[in-house]
Amino acid sequence: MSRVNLKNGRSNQKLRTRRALLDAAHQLVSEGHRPTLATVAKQALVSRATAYRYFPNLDALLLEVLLDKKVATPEQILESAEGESAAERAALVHDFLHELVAENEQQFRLFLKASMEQWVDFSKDSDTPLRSARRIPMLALALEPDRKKLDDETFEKLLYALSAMISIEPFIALTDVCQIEPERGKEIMRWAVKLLVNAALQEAEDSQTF
Amino acid sequence: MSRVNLKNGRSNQKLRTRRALLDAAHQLVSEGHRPTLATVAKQALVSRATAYRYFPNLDALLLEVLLDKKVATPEQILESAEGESAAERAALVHDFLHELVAENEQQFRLFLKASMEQWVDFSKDSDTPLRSARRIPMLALALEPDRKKLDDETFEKLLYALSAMISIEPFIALTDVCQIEPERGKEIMRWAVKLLVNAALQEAEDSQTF
DNA sequence: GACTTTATGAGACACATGTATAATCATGAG
DNA sequence: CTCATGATTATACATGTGTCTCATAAAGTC
Repeated sequence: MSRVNLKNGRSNQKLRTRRALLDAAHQLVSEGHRPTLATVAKQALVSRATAYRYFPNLDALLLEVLLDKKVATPEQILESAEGESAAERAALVHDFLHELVAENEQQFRLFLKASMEQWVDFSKDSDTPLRSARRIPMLALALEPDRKKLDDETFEKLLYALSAMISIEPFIALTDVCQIEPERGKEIMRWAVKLLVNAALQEAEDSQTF
Repeated sequence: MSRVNLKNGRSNQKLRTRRALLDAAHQLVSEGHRPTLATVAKQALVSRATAYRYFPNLDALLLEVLLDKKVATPEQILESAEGESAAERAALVHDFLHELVAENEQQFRLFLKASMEQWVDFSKDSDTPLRSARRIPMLALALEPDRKKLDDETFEKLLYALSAMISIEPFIALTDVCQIEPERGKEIMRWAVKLLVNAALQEAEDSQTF
């Protein structure tokens, strides 16, 4: 046990060890397999015991590989969509996340799997928040141009509905259940996202003309 | 090895063994934990070796617990929605599946987890289809009343988009990512489903008036 | 250089999964 | 009832996970 503290002395050595583990894991995962912890440790030229000193378990390590990649901020993603409609901007967020998922499908599946595990077996240490909600601020920013046209209740419903129509979960549904190619899935959900945003705006408009 | 054949002689004994395993697993799972195969076998008064003769692995057993429940046919779900609109009928399918998921959340999560595992580690025996697409025929039947108003392309997109907005995947997204209560999630996705169906119909109508 | 600190390695341990085999025991046919 | 079939058990095995302990070696301090 006795986890390592990255901040205290000898931090370079520790950062190097951590990096070696993440790099080794990244390489093995990107080869398509799910490596064992022993394999990762061996590839990183580190002992198994040490690997467990840096990550509480294998899933956490594999998870960290995904989170390790830095993701663009909502502002960066939407900076080129200045004058676009809310629908198109939401569709752009969808495109961005769809591509991110498609390019890192293995890791996202591991991520989702780990997420399921935590709930099912809640005897494990639940100190990790696990699922952050990066898509929500992205979508909120995308809808900003037409924010005032929507009452709070409709805005919230739209925001959350879009959250469920974007990123890994719909990707899985379309790929595994519907057996659709990722490209086609992207096309379909882009269409649905735009349609829903516009329909919500239309609905709001209609209800105001009393 | 040498899996058991339920159909040949001595079928009662075999069906009883199978039932005992499923019942034991069901009870343990519904207590909230993820049981080990040894635990299930013990509870079922069956040896571990026998359990492996009935199910290729633990996940398959746990999965079978969920699939074991008989689900109503699409016709049964929609029989009371004879004169309703396609949007309302789609919303009813959503309601049905949402409740099914909410009432069996643990099993559905195990299901999704197993589904992830298979993809990640494709060295495992992939003879099991795993994810059947029960939601698609349900939705297709729901849209039937207005089927003729949609061209094939729009119908397919709508069908698949709805498939991604229904059942376990959006449930997970709303619960884990958005941190919403299941009841609120149901309300939100019902709203989105209806809105999307109506918007698709509207779109088709508009494009026909040339 | 000597000393303390501590990251690391080597290895044992308990437990779970999944496979394989020989010994039993129950079922159903004659 | 007798007996062959085959379902079941007990058991050993190989492998993976995660924990723990102790020895070692490298870093930083005096």
